[in-house]
Amino acid sequence: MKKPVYKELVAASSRPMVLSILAGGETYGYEILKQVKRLSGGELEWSDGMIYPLLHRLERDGLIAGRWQLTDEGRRRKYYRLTARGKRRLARDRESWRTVYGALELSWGSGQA
Amino acid sequence: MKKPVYKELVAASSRPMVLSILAGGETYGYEILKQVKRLSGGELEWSDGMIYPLLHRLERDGLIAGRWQLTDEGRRRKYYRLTARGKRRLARDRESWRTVYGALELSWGSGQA
DNA sequence: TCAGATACCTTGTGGTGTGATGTATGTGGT
DNA sequence: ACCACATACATCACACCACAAGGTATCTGA
Repeated sequence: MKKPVYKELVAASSRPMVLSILAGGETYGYEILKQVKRLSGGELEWSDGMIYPLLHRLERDGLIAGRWQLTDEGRRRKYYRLTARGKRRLARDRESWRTVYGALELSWGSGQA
Repeated sequence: MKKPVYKELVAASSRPMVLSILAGGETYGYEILKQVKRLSGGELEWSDGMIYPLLHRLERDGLIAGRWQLTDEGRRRKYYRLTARGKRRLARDRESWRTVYGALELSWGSGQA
């Protein structure tokens, strides 16, 4: 990661990214951090100071639902799953992203016109 | 525009969008507003309450440079042009967008994997 | 005369990443 | 026994920024 992605872009992508990851199955905060890094080829590294407040907000808004679980080693984890409302929000976010990215590509003149 | 694009996404796209539009030639705030609407097929409608502070910030940071001009009708306009520093920032922003959008597409499982 | 478009500007409010800091457990090296 | 590191969660002060609302001013057309 040469130059870090600027924070407004991180902010804009965080919700759809988390919802999308949870659409693939139940998981927890620390694991999401690592999945984001994998999905971006190491370019994106979220701080833990953003993921936990984010998960709390998403749960508060009813987009995800969490449950506490204890691992065999005695470590506590909070597993989250996507709710029906979260699925709908994810679909809307994808549309927004396509709209904005499409407009940006047009303005870049990349390929078309 | 059925559902408006959420504000964090607008925030993340505003700088690269303006820099990109200015890469196509000198223009001014009010015209940029209309170009953004055109580029997005009417989906994106920026408020004037965001474009002017944004232009001031970009000028303050040396990414764009402005000059006042009077039209024939006696209306004042502030025309902006992209600086060398602005060109470099635009290139970096494009890379950031490709990284993040690529990661999102991967997480959506759209087409690939 | 008056509405609407053009063209710029500023202020208050709420949301959100960052960086720092804190708590706790398990593992591996020396 | 000690220390560093990864795991796994959490909170707080700070700075940044879109949005809504309000303001100034000119020109065109009904």
